[in-house]
Amino acid sequence: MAKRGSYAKGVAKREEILTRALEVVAEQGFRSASVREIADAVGLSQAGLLHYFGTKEQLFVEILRKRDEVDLVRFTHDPDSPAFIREDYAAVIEHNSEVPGLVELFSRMSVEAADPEHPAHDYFVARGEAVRTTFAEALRHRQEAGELTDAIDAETLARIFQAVSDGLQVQWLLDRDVDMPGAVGALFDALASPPPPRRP
Amino acid sequence: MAKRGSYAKGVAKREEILTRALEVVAEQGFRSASVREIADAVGLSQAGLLHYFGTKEQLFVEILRKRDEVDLVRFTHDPDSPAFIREDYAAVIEHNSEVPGLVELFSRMSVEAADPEHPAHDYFVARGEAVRTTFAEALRHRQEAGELTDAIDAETLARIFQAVSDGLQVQWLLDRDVDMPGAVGALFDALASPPPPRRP
DNA sequence: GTCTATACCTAGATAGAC
DNA sequence: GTCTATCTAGGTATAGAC
Repeated sequence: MAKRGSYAKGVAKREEILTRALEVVAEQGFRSASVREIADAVGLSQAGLLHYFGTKEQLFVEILRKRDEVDLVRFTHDPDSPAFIREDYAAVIEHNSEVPGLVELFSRMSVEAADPEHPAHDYFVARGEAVRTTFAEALRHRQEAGELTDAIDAETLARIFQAVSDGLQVQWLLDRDVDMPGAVGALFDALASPPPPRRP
Repeated sequence: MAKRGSYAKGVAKREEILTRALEVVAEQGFRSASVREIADAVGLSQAGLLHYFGTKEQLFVEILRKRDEVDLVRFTHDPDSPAFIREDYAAVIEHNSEVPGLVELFSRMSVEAADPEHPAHDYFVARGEAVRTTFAEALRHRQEAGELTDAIDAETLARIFQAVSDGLQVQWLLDRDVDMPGAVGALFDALASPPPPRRP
């Protein structure tokens, strides 16, 4: 029997809102990032929307979480395959250029969340760690296979790749002609060889 | 004879305000980035400050310009020397970790300025181009000297280094333990060798 | 040139009807 | 659960006195 005040329904509605919000932000950007605009877009009043998410920041973090969730199943294949880091990563970056609003939301919030008191702070810290861990592992495999320089440790390299992709996003927001996948691919290639003998 | 309404004085005062604002933001951060806070800090009323700068955005762009100006004379040595890119760049990054407020201001505004209508848009576009041009030239010299891989062209590499430093700043804002100069140095080292022979 | 005071706006949060 | 209406806060910009 359904619970009193059945709140499975509330959860489902939340998910529905998030999915819709994700589409809207992706397509139309998020302009001034007001709750009201998201509310209009998902077909609710501002108060109606806040009923589900409490505060503005919580709403936006949830949108980013939902994005991660969707991207994860969409883009993650076998982390052990050689294609994982090179191709899947490129695919994510390529995909990002189709969702400028999400890139903007992400970039903006990641700076605002610098303050430890910010409601999104923990999200960004945890996400960063997760990303770097996954990356480092995949990179280490490539190093062990001799396909990637070991002149630099996998953890640092993971951090660098994270920085490159975040930094390129900012450049790209400023100028949509910036070729994000091209730049990342080029870096990857440049690092793809083992270090040379001291003197050939 | 001094001009009527002598405005050399106004310019001097502007400079004075900017210099002071730079110090204040560098040291104390810029919290919520309101005009009032800067005004308090430089010892003017909010209205008094806007008398000099017109709008909030203009004020903030001017602060960033002033920062560039100061850093330029402070950190730029001979662009032809081998130390230029490796050491001077590291010095700038090292210095940045002593001025968190400026890093935050810069990072935040660079995202907000994505909109072509934003008053700081042109500043960021021009600055990015200038940075990359300077970098690319220095990197090309290193390549020609055989000290840096030429598996990747200098322009792309310049873009990547820009992305790395912007991206690391965001990571560092989130977690002050991040070693920015260390990561950049490691990347530089990893790229420091020419590509190896096909099979040793 | 600088201040005080205030107008005005935007936006998030809340109360209460339905 | 959702809306309308309203409250409140905070911030920029401006008017006008000194």
